[in-house]
Amino acid sequence: MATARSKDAKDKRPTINDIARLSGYSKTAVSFAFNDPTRIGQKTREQILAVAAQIGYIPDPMARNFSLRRHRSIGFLLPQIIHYTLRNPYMMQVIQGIGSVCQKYGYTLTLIPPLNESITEAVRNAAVDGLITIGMKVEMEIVDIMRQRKLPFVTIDGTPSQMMPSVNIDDEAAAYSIMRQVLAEGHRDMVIVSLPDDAFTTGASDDTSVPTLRKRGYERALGEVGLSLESPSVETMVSECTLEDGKHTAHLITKLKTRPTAIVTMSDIVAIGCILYLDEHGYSIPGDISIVGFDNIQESVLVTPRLTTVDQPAADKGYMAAEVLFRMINGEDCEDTRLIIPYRTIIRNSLGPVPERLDETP
Amino acid sequence: MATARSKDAKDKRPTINDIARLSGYSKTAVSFAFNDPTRIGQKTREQILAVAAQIGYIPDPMARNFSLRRHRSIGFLLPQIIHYTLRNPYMMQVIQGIGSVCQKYGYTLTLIPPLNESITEAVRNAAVDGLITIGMKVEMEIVDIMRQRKLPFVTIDGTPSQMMPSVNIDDEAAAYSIMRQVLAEGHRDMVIVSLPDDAFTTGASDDTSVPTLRKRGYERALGEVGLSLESPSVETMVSECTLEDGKHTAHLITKLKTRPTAIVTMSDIVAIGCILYLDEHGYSIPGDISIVGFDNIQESVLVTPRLTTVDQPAADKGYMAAEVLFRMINGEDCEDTRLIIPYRTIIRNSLGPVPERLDETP
DNA sequence: CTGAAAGCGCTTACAG
DNA sequence: CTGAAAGCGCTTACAG
Repeated sequence: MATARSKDAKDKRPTINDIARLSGYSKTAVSFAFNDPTRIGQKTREQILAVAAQIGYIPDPMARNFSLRRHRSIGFLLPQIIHYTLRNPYMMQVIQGIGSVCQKYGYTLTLIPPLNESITEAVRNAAVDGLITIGMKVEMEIVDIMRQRKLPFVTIDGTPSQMMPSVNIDDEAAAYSIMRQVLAEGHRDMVIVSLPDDAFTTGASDDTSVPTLRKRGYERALGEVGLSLESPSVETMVSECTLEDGKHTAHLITKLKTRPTAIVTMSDIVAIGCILYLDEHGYSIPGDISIVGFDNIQESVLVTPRLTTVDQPAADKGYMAAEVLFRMINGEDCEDTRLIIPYRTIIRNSLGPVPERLDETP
Repeated sequence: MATARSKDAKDKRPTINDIARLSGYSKTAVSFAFNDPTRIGQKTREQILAVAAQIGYIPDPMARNFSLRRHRSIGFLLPQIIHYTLRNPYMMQVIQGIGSVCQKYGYTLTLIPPLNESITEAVRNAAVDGLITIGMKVEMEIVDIMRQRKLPFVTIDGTPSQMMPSVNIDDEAAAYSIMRQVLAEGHRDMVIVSLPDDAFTTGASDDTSVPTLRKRGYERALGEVGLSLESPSVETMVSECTLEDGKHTAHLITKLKTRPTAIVTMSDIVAIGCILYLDEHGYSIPGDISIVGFDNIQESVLVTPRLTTVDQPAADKGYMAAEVLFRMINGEDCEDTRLIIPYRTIIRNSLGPVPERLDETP
C-alpha cells in the first residue's frame, strides 16, 4: 500500500556528510574514525562515533566498495538453471570448498545464475572481484567478457587447453580405470549414461569437455576387449544430473530391446537414481544389473548396494580453485596454473560379475 | 612476479569517458546507447556501440549499481561456518528455493559467511538489496543493523514473535506429532538429540527458537504418558547438523548406562549418521533401537531402513521467503507477514515397536 | 535528438 | 591532528 512512502523512507539513511555536519568535523575525520583510528585524535574519534551511533549511521558498503574499487565477493557461475545445479551434491561440495576460502578471507560468495537465460549478460553485470566457472567448455564470448572486464577467473572441470587457470582431475584416466573394472567383471553389454552438454559447451571439434574426455577413457578400455562406443552392445544415453532424471533413465533402459548387464554413469546422483528405480521394479543389483557412478558423493554410501564409483574430491576442487583466484585477485600472475588433482576408483558393491543368462544356454 | 604491473594493467579498463571522447559524443549519449536506445538516434547508437566494441568497453557494474542505488543481489546469512552449513542437505534445499527466485528476477544470490567470526560485521558490510536469515533467534544487534541500513529482511525458522517477516512450520505441533508416533510404539526410554544453539541464539528466557519450540512439542506428548524432558528415562543430547557428528552422537548413545529404545532427532542428517553408526556396529534398526528424523531430505529414502521423519518443504521455505523479500525490495510493506507452511509426518521403517527386553524377564 | 552538469557516498593524497 | 578538494564511473533531470 504505502509503496511510494516506504521507498522514500529508504532514502533517509544518514550519510557521511550528516555525521560531519552534526559532529562538527570533516568528512575526512569521519572516514578515519571508522577506517583508520590512528589518523585522528582519540577524543575526536569518540565524539564522531558517538553521533554516528546516536543517529544510526552505518557507512554505505556500496559507496565504500565503489570508492575502494573492490567488492569483497567472488562469483560462482552456475552452468545450468539453479533448479538443477543446486540439487547435485557434487556441486554443493564444490561450493562448500569455495565458500570455505571466502570465509577465510572475509569475502562473500555470489552465486550467479544465468541472467534471463543469458550467461553472457550475467558475466557482464556480475559485481564481483573474480569468477569461478564450472564444467564448461568455455564459450569464447564469455572468456572475452571476463578478459575485457579484467576479471580474474579460474575454471573447474573445464577444458584445460584454453588459456586459463583450471583445476581438474584426469577425467580420461579416471574413466578408463572404472571402465576396466566393469569389463573385468565380464560385462560387454552396457549403457553409458553421459552428462548433458552444459550451457557452456559449443560443438567444437577440438572438444575437450569433461564428457568427451571420459568417453575417450571408456573407449580406450573398450578397445582393449575389442569393443568401441559404436559397438552394438554399447548404448549411449544422456541424463540430467538429478535423481529424477536418473530414475527416468533407468526406466528407459528397462525398455531397451536387449537389456544391458551394466550401467556406466558419469555421476553418482544419476547412478543412485538408477538404483532406486531398478530396485523398486524388482531388479537385483548387482545380481541382474551392475551400476557404477562417478564423484563419490556422501550419498553413495547411503544407498543399498553401496556405489562403486570414482572418487573426486569436490570440496578440494572448489577450495583450490578459490585459492588460486585469490592469488590472482591479489595481483599474482597465475595464468598458467593447471591443477590436476588425484582421483581414486572406489570399489563397493554395486558392480558385480555378469549374471549368467539362462536364455543364452541352449 | 609482475605483481605491481598486473595491478596497473587492471586499472586500464576504458571508462564511459573514453568512449565519449573517442566517439565524439557525450557521456549522456554513451549511457543511453547502453541503457535506453530510444533516447538517441539510431546512427549515434551504432557509432557509439562500435567504438565500445572496438576498444572492449563494458560499463562498470559497480559504478552502475552505486549510481542506481541497488545491487541486484540478495544475501543469505549463514548461521554457522560454511563447513557446517553447506553440508546439510536441508540448508541446500533452502538455498535452492531462494536461488530459483533470484534467477527469476535476474538477481544473484550472495552467501554471507560470518565475517572473521562476526556476523555483525558481515551484516554491516553486505552489499545486497535485502537479506534472508535462517534459524535464528535474532540477536537484537543484528536486527538493529538491518533496520539502520533500511535493509529489508525476512527470516526462516526464526522466532516469529519478533517484529519481522518470517516463514516457519509449526515446530511445536510437528514435534508433538512425531513424538506421539514414537510413544505409540511403546517407547519410554529415549534420547532426544537437539540442535545446537546457533550463532544467533541468545539465552533469553522468552526463548522461541526452533529447538525450544520442538522440545515444547515433545514435552506435551511426553506429558500425555506421564513423562517429561526431566524424566530419568528421557535423555537429551546435542548434535551438530552433520553426518559425522550424528555418528559420534550414536557412539555416545551406545555408551550410555541404560540404553534407550528410541532416538528422536531434530534433523535427518543426524538421524542418518546414527543409523550408519549403529548399523555398522551390529545394531538392528528398528529391531534394537528406533530412530526418527526431521526434515525429510532426499537422503532419507536412501538409507536402510528408510527414515520415519517430519517433512518440511525446505525449498518452498526458501522460495516463499525470497518472494516476500522481493516484494519488500519493491517497496511493498510486508512487516506483518508471518508464513506458516504445512508439515507432514512421514511414516517409514526406522521406527518400530519397543524390542522385548530379555533381561527384564525374570 | 543531444550535452553540460550535478549527484550517488565514500576514500585519500595533499597541504597546513 | 585536521580539512578542502579531487576522484571513483556511472545516471539522469534539465535545458536546448
